[in-house]
Amino acid sequence: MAGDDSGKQRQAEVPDLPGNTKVTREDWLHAAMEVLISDGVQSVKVLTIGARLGVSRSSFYWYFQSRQDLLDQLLAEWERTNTGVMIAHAGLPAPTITAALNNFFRCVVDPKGFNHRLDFAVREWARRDDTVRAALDRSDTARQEAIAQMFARHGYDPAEADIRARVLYYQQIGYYALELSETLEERLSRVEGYLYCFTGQHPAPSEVEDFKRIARSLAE
Amino acid sequence: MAGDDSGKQRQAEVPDLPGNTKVTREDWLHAAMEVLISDGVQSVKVLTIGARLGVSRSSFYWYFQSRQDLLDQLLAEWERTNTGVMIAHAGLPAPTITAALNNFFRCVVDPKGFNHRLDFAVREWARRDDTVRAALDRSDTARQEAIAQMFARHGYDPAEADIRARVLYYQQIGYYALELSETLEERLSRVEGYLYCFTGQHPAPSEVEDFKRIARSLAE
DNA sequence: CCAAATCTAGACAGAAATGTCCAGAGATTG
DNA sequence: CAATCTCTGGACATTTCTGTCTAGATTTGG
Repeated sequence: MAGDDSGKQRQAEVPDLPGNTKVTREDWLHAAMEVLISDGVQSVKVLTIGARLGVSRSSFYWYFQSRQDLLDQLLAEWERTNTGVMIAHAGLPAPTITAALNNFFRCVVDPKGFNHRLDFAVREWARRDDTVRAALDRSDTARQEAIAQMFARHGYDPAEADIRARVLYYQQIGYYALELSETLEERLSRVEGYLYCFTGQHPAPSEVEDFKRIARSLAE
Repeated sequence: MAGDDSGKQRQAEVPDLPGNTKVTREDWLHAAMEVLISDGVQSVKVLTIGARLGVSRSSFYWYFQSRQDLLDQLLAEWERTNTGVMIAHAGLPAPTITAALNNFFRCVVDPKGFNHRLDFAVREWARRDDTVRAALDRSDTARQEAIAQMFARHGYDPAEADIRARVLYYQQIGYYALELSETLEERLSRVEGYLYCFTGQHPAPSEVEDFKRIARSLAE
């Protein structure tokens, strides 16, 4: 077969590994996370990832007890990052609800913020694994409550804050569920309308411009 | 092994099959659809479905050319039903936008209407298959446009109708993406708030009650 | 009642995974 | 420089699928 020495970039990048080491535990984790994101749990296979790293499966079983052991690590990593980022952004101080929404949107637009592809890989995984399902439910509740508190801080009564949090959070998740191939500018052209629907108030033109500027800079 | 004659209900239900027939092509399709919905494409396996039907794989290869042949049929079935139902409901005549939304919501609440679990099985599938991806994009666009026209018919200008259609459609998809274990009554308790957020207008109390009544009757 | 058409079972071959075992390669350390 | 510790390769055994082929079972039709 071809592809015998096609995946060994890693070794060249980090040549100062001790002993007979070719790849580290982190290399396995990192490669597995990439596969989880792009192809789903069912494609996270020791054989495949080993081939991608240019190393035999024995290496994997040195670092991990089993495939399940690896999957547990991936779930923990998702819980630590994705949910944390979103809750932090919902809690940022802001003078108006529109400014608060701008803060929130920053984490979903920023490629280094909320990773929506990972989030959907985990949602798919949850459909087949009760442990993952429970972790996901905890995260969804926590995220939604953080958003509801954001609305409440800006004068919405608790019931309306709850509804608006649901409309906003579900809508964001739905937006990514569709995996539209929209450009950033297409998306930004609708920002003013979205802000109006989400808050029930017309945003100040300067706030809309602020948001567009920040979004463009985050996308680099 | 156990489970040798555990999956033969079908034969008892329809004992008037011709020849040596134990299961029909429709049995295979139906069983495959159930697996697609509950476990995803990657679990649609000839071996597994055959075992569930209590029949050998040879039967499958009599009715279908290959596994891919079966998958093509499942996709066509999804396209025919799910998208059709939603567009039909968005187009129903109504005196007010709130009544129109009630019509729309009927198809997503009705267990015999829009099948959200199937929709997500197809979305997951689309991440790994370009043909499915293209079919899904067509459906998403068509559904969203049908909803935008619904808003436009009730006096919203085209730009706002487009935004409100996106907020509504993405939100519904997002709601199902979360797979909440909400009761119908919990969900209905928020209907008034949702209607206000989606339309920007406070719904008439009688319209809210109409909706709750219909939803409860659809759920049986 | 015999032949034909329709469907099914079981055997085979082969691909792709997981997990185990053991020999051995290569730095590191005494 | 030899022993040791860390990591890797390759061989095995096993499981779970797909797809093919052939013999045979069962009703239907002449």
